Amino acid sequence: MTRRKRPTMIDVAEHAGVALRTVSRVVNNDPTVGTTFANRVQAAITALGYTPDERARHLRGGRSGLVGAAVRNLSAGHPVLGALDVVARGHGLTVLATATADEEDREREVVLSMCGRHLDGIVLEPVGDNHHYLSPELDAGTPVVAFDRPAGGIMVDTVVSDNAAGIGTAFRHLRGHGHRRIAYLGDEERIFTGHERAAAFRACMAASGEPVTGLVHPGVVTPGRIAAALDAILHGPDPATALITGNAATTQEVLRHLGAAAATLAIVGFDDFTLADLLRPALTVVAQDSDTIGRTAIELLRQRMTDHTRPVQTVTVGVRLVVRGSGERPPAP
Amino acid sequence: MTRRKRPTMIDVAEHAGVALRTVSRVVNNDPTVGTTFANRVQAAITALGYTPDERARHLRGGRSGLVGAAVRNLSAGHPVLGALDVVARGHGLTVLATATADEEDREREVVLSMCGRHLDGIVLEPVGDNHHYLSPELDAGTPVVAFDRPAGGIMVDTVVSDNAAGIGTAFRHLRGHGHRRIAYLGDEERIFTGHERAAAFRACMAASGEPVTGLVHPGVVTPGRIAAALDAILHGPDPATALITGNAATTQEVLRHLGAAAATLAIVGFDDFTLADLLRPALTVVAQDSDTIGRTAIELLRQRMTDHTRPVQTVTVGVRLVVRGSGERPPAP
DNA sequence: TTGAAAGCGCTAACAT
DNA sequence: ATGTTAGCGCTTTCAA
Repeated sequence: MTRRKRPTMIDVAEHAGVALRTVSRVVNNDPTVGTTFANRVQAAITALGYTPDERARHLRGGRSGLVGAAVRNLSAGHPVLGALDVVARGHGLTVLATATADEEDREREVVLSMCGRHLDGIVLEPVGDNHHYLSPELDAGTPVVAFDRPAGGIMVDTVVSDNAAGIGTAFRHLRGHGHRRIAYLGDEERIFTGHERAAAFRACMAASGEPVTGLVHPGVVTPGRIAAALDAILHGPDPATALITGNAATTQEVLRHLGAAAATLAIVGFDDFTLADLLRPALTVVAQDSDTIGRTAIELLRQRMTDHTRPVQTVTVGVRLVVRGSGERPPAP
Repeated sequence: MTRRKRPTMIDVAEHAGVALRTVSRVVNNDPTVGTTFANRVQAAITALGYTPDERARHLRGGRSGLVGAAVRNLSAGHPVLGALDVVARGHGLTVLATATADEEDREREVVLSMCGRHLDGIVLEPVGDNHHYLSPELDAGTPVVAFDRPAGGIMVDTVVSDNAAGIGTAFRHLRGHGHRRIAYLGDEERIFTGHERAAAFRACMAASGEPVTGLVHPGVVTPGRIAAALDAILHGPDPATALITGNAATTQEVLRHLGAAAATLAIVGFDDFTLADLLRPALTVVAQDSDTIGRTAIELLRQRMTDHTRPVQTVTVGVRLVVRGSGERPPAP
């Protein structure tokens, strides 16, 4: 089969025996086109299998109806991305998602590529803390919203979870069940959420008058590091009786490593995940409100599309404790 | 802050005091540009914060380096999408993913939008069985690859899992552990994989000489339907002692509904999922090879980019049984 | 209501 | 090694 040249608007115009402008009108549903011509053009369009070139279409200006989403990962579940998509669709927008793979360079690359393609807006789950490369785009009026963590060095609308409140809730929950030696095991502190959660934990401990020595373990989420931290937490001179984990990956790795021993420790995880309810014991978690985060991000984006001069705002979305069993165990005697 | 007009190549050329063509050369890393001019242009680019307009850039032809992926869902985990992204990146391609929400109209809309934007290729997880709308694009040479299920009415390269072999393996595994009354609970048969798996199950039963009456339960994956099917399977006159579930969602819903009673039934699930190993008992599954599926899809796409005349091919990717405990239980006496 | 012509920002022949 | 000049496929003034 030989490759047929893609028909252009000119081909359609010739086929229909009308001017280029008329085809353009028909494609854009311009009501000022006579029925006769409109039909003739439509026939030509279907006959040739014409589809408009969206690149050229928007070269002159106008909305593309596309929103870019640069997120860390496409492989694991991403509830916020799902919410973004649903809400955006409700506004006639389509979300194009791409992965930053947690690499700053990659983020820059994909985000600039999106900007270059002149999407109507960009939702970003920022990696790193330097987003100066976006300044020219922001000046040019590209709407950008950051979520989960703030972007660095630029002023953009932002949606984050209330990490401190979440840690506080988890902490008080465990204290309420009699725990005094509570440990924290989470992400690296160079990551925004990792830092916020670890810092909030330290603040809780300080406020309750407990020493934190040997109880705060931020770091990379690798089996080795988690295993070492757990060993320090559980087999030290004054073992912890309860554990707060800083994200879903950490929680899962902890459970995997602990196996049956997980039943001897009270655990509250930050971040809910599918099947947390099917584990035994079922996992008590601090759940982020992904739907609200996604909806808010799209709302901020749309507001900025409408009004470039709006003051930049940061929205903090509440979290909630989901009690399922793992966090209600009293300290071992 | 007032909105600054986005600088164009012409602005850069004027600022640097060179011709437009020279700027174009610098942007495209053309080695035939003198160092002096190259530096002058680079300075102008950073000074103005210029970023090229990708739409115009590729209007003339050439690759955009973008691959569109239209998948059912962006919210749940999607290992194939992850694999697509990683492999594509290895070839200098960026994956833009968008959700079809399992709606045929939506699929058509997003796929045509991608075609209109002239991406280098499209990877599609087809919804429905009529994809004639893609014919003009295929004629025009847009590379398209379907995965997980075939596209309907068009000839495109396709990657699917070996569903029949997977069901066969699960079936023989359970038979090997002494089960005779084995039930199947899966997706609707109007869905390709739902049909393939149910049909393979029926074939296994027939080959082993067992009657299938009351044991095959395809249908929508809703809590109500699953509960009713389980009731029929477990509380009928001749209850099943083992169960094959047709996809991850069904498996999870079954476990959720059965609760502790899940421990009295041998279960093999089609599709692996995160945490299947952390459940008690851990879940024995037929795992699809997402990495190979993703890699093959990108390979087929790249081959077609190179040669439009290649004969269309369908690649069937093998599955493997992951033994974890839930499928090795003997039948209750 | 329809058409002719001028761009949109860029790349690619074709000079120089 | 650098500049000139046509377009790419479309939208958009501006005429008719």
